[in-house]
Amino acid sequence: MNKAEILIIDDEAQIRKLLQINLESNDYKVITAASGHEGLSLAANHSPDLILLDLGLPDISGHKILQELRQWYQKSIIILSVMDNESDIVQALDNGATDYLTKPFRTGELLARIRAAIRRNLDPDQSTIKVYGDLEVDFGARMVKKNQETIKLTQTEYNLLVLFIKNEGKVLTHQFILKEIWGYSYQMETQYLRVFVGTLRKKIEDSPNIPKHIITESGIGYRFQ
Amino acid sequence: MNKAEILIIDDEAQIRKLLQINLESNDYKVITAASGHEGLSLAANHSPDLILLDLGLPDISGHKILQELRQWYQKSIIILSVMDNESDIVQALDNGATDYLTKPFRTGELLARIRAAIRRNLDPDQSTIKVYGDLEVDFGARMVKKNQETIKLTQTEYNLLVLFIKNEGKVLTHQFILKEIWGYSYQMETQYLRVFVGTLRKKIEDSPNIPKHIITESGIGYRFQ
DNA sequence: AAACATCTTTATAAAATCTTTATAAGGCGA
DNA sequence: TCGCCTTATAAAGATTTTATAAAGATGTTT
Repeated sequence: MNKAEILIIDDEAQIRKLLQINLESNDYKVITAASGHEGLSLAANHSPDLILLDLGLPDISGHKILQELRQWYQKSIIILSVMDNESDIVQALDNGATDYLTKPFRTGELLARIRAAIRRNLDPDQSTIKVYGDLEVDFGARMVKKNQETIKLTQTEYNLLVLFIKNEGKVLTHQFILKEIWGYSYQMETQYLRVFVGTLRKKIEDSPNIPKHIITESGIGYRFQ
Repeated sequence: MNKAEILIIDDEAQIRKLLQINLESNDYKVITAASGHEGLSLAANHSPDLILLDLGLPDISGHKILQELRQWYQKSIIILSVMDNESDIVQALDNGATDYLTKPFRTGELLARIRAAIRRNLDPDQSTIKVYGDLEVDFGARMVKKNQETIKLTQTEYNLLVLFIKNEGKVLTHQFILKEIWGYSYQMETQYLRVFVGTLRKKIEDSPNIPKHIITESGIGYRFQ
């Protein structure tokens, strides 16, 4: 089995070095970034198995980076944060962070959490293919086909579709969907959702105005079937 | 299984005796009270599975007793009332009575209602799916099926159905339903309720004009079964 | 910088739902 | 049977919710 690759995004050289040594001696492959921009770029190019993200970066706020990453990055992101910053942590978790650690942290705990987070990556969902009539979704390859033809979905559209599929048959409220896809603070932005459901329908439905898959539950939300 | 214990609170010795004989021959354990005070005391000491309460007691008004009991007593209370006292019945139901019977009553009906009321006791129900013959309600998914087919309910219709199910077998007054679904200030809008019961029946009943589930209790309200 | 893709807002049309009114139908006692 | 009261049903009007297009904003790629 290949080594798992971990990306560290932290501006303090000392911590980067410490983490790198520890992780490499535990048989992980490590790449490091000293700034938010560099981190985003490395993440995009390497698509690592896990990202360790420091919230207090000089160039871009850690929250912003997290949001950017979560537009397309499905795997685990562990947040590193200074002690005493509970609201930061809550916000980060709401934005899709997998876990968090407060500095200073013990190495053993870090390693345990990393193992758990990487294990979670291999979720069965991620490697299966699901078929709904004319629709076929390959989670592993992040590909969607309709009538055998590959269709192109943007990140948000794909995330939305995955959320629907994970909750097949269930009525999802607007607020729940918004919270899951855009994060806690977007719960009121129902119009976003309408727009994206619209574009998604155009791509996956035969007749977007008579949808078979994404059903509107007026006053409540949507249901996938 | 243990015998269910029933407390009868009624000042007429004749009725007490009649009820006691009937109930005991149907395998219930019976205790009786001839006055309101005695009834409250016995209820507190025995915590019976069901209480039959006559509204016309000499020492304390039946309504007062009902209120006292409902401060701590969670199980079923069936009201016994003389005919021709509709407003009494409505008031009692609004105060938390489970059901009512007008005197004189037929024994078969009494026994049926007692069975239903005791069944309700053991049904605080946490399960997410409920089935009533051809009707199936999945609270988790917020979905209703009739003969295996998903049917679409509007918010208000669904809320109404959930309220009925939560109070299965119990007569709900118009005012109670209106207060629960539309809020306190809508208690007079009985016509709303008629319209929505109408649409709900059309969706969940086989023959909306001969309803099996939502039963009209004329002058009082509705009952779900 | 220009071209492109995507996300976010705004505007407006269309659909669904709720509320209100009108009228029919049923039950019950006089 | 008639009149009265309650309930049921239909349908018009009002309001809310949803769908869709399109313009503006942002960021990325070439």
